[in-house]
Amino acid sequence: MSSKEPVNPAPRVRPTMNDVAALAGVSLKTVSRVVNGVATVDPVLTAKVRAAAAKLGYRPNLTASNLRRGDRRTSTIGMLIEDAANPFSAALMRAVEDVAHEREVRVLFGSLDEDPDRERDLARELIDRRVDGLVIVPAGHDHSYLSDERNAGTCLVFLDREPKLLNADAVVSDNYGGSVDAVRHLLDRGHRRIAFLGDRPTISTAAQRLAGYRHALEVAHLEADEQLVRAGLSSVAAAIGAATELLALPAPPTALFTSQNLATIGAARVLRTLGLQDQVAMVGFDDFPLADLLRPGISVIAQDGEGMGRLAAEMLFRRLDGDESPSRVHVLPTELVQRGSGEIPPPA
Amino acid sequence: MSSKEPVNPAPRVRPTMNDVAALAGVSLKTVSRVVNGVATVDPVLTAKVRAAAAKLGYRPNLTASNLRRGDRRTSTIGMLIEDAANPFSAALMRAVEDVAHEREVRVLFGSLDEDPDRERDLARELIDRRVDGLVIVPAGHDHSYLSDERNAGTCLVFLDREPKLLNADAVVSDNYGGSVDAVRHLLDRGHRRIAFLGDRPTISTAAQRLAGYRHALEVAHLEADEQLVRAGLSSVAAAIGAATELLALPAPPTALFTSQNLATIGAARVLRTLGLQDQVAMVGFDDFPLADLLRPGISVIAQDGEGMGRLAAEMLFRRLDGDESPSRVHVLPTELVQRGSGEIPPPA
DNA sequence: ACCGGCCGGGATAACGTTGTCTCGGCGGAC
DNA sequence: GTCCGCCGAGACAACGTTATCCCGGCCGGT
Repeated sequence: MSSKEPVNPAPRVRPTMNDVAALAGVSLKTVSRVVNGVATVDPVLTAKVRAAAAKLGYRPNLTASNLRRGDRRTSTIGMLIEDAANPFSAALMRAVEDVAHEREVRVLFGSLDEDPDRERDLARELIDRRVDGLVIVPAGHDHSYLSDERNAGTCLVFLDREPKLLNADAVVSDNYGGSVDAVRHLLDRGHRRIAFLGDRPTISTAAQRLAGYRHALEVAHLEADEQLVRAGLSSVAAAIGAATELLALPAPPTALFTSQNLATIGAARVLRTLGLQDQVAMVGFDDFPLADLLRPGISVIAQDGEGMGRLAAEMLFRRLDGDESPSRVHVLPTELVQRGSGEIPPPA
Repeated sequence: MSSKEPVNPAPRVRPTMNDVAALAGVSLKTVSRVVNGVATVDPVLTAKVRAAAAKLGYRPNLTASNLRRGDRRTSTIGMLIEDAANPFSAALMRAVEDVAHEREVRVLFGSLDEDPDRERDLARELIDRRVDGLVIVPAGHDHSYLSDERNAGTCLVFLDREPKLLNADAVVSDNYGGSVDAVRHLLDRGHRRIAFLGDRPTISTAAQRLAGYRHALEVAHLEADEQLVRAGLSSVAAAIGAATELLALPAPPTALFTSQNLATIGAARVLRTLGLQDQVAMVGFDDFPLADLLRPGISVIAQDGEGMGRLAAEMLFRRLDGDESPSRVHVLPTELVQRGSGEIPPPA
C-alpha cells in the first residue's frame, strides 16, 4: 500500500462555493444558503448543491466566513498556560476544552514557561488570529498591554493567578487559606520546626502560599526560622538540593510544607533517599497522580483543577454571550487530603 | 481597582489598515508594506505609519491576510490527541508545540477520547479553519475520509498509531518489539505464567503489544494460557478488576505484563492492596512519573514521547516545506527500564 | 536639455464568503 | 382577467488584507 499514490499528489486548490455553484448550476448565494442551512431553499436545488459539494469534496472556509459575517466570531478561543506537559496545566486545558467543545468552539494553546515576554507575544499572536476570547494562566506581572485588546472586543479570563494592573475576571485557588490549613495541620500534630519549600515569590501563587505559611506560624506564636524557608525553587533538581540542605541542618525541620508540585516530588525523593520518609512529616500543595500509592502516602492540599478550568471557560463564554457585569475573582476552596505523610508526629 | 472601568467598555471595532492609513496620511497599501516589513518604504512614511498604528492599537488581522495571501498559510496546525489531560498525550502536545513555536506556528488541539466520530468531526473542523497541517493520534480505523483533504493540500502526520486505509506519514513506537522485550525479560527471570493486561485490541498499539506478548511466549515454546490474557481494559477500574481476578485464580500468574499505562497503575494498586508487590513481578508498557519512587520501583518499557512528538512535527513541517518523497512510517525504539518490579523471581 | 530607466507609492482588483437588495414568478383575491 | 403580495433565488457589494499594475518623479547618460 505504501508509496503507490504520491503523498502530495498536486498542489491542487480547494474547491470553493463558486465551483460548487457552477457544478450544481445554481448561484453562489444559493450554495451559501444550503451550506448554512437556510430553510427556504427549494429541496431540489438543495439536493443538487449537496451532491455537487460531496462530489468536489467541498469544505467551507471558516476564515473567509468569519471575515464577512456580522458576528465576527471565529469559534476559536486561545489558552495560554504554564506548560502543556505539566499535569496541572493539562487538567486545566482539558477542562477548558470540554466546555468549549459543548459550544462547538476549538482551542488554540501556547505554553509560556513562566516567561512574561512569551506571554505577551503569544497573547498578541492569538489575538491576531482573532480568537473570540483568551484564558490566561499568566507568567507576567503587568497585563495592562491587554487593555487595548479587550477594548477591541477580545474577552479575557485569568486562571490560577490574578491579573496585574488590569481589571479582569479571574478564577484562582485559595492559595493562602490552603497553605494555612497545611501548616496548621502540621502544627496540630505537634511540629514546631516546619520548613517551607516553594517557587519564586514573583509568581503570585507562590507568594500567597508563603504568606499563608508565615501567617499560620504567627497565629501559633512561632517565629519563622528563616533558615527553614526556601523559596525560588523552580525545578525538581532545585527542590532536591534545598531539601537535602534542610535535612542536613544541625537542627533539621521535623516537617516540610512543599508548596508546589515539583517541590513535593523533589522532597519526597530526598526523604526516600535518606530513609526519612517515615520520620519527617510532609504536606504538599497540589495533588498528583499516585500520591496515594507511595509509602507513606503523600498528604496534600488538593486544588480542583478541573473545576477551575471549567469555571474559567464558563465565565469566558458568559462574557462572549454579552454579560457586562463588573469583573469578578472567583476563589475556589482547597481540600486537605490525609494520606500518611502529613500525619507523622515529631520525634519525641 | 475592581469594577472602576467597565469590563466590556464598548463593542468598539478594531482599527483596520484603512484607519491607520487615514491617520498617517498615506495609502492603505503603504501601511500594508510597513506592517509586512517591506524594505523599500521611505523611513519617514514608515515612522508615520508606526506611530499611527501604535496610537490606534492596530493589530493585523491574520484571517484576512491569510485569505488574500498567495501562500494560503495560516501558520496554524491542528493536533488531535487521545486526551489532553493524559500525561503521554500532554508530552506529545508539548513536543509538537515546541517544534511549531520555532517556526512561529500555533497549535489548535482537540481530545478524541477514542471516539472515531469525534476524530472525523474535529479533523473536519480544523480543516475548515484551514490549518496548514494536522498531527493525529487517531481514534478511528478508517482514515480514507482524509484523502480529499490531503489532496486539497492539508499535510497529515499520524502519531503513535498508524493510519488505516490511507497512505500517510506516521511516527510510532516499536510496540511489538517493546512487548517482546518485556515478556522476554520476565521469561529470563524464570517466569512461566505471565499474564497480559491491555486495552481493546481495536486500538492498533494495543493489538501490537498483545501480538508481541504472544510471540515472545511462542519463541519460548510456551502455550499462552488464555485465562491469563485480559484485553479490553480501558480504565483503571477495569484493570483493577482484571488484576484482582487474575491473582485470585487457582494457579495465579507469577508475573504481569501490563501493556498500557492505566493497566499498570491499576495492577500496581491491586498488588499493593494484596501485599503482593514484592512477590509478583510486573513490567509495564509506557513510563510514568514517580514509577521509580514506588517500592519496588516499577520496571517499564519506556517510549520516547517527546522524541515522537518532535519527529512528527518535523515531518509535518518538512511536508509543508514541499517535501514530496513517498510517505514513511518511523518506528522509534523503546527501552526497558529496570526498577525492581520486573526483576522479582518466581516463587521457588 | 532631453530621454530612458528605475524606484517608491497608490489605485484597483481579488481572496471566499455573507448581508442586502432586487427581480421574477406564482398564487390568491377582487 | 388583473393586480398585489409574497417568496425563492440571484446580482452586487463588502469584510480586511495583499498582488498586480501603473504612474510620476528623480537620476544618470548623452
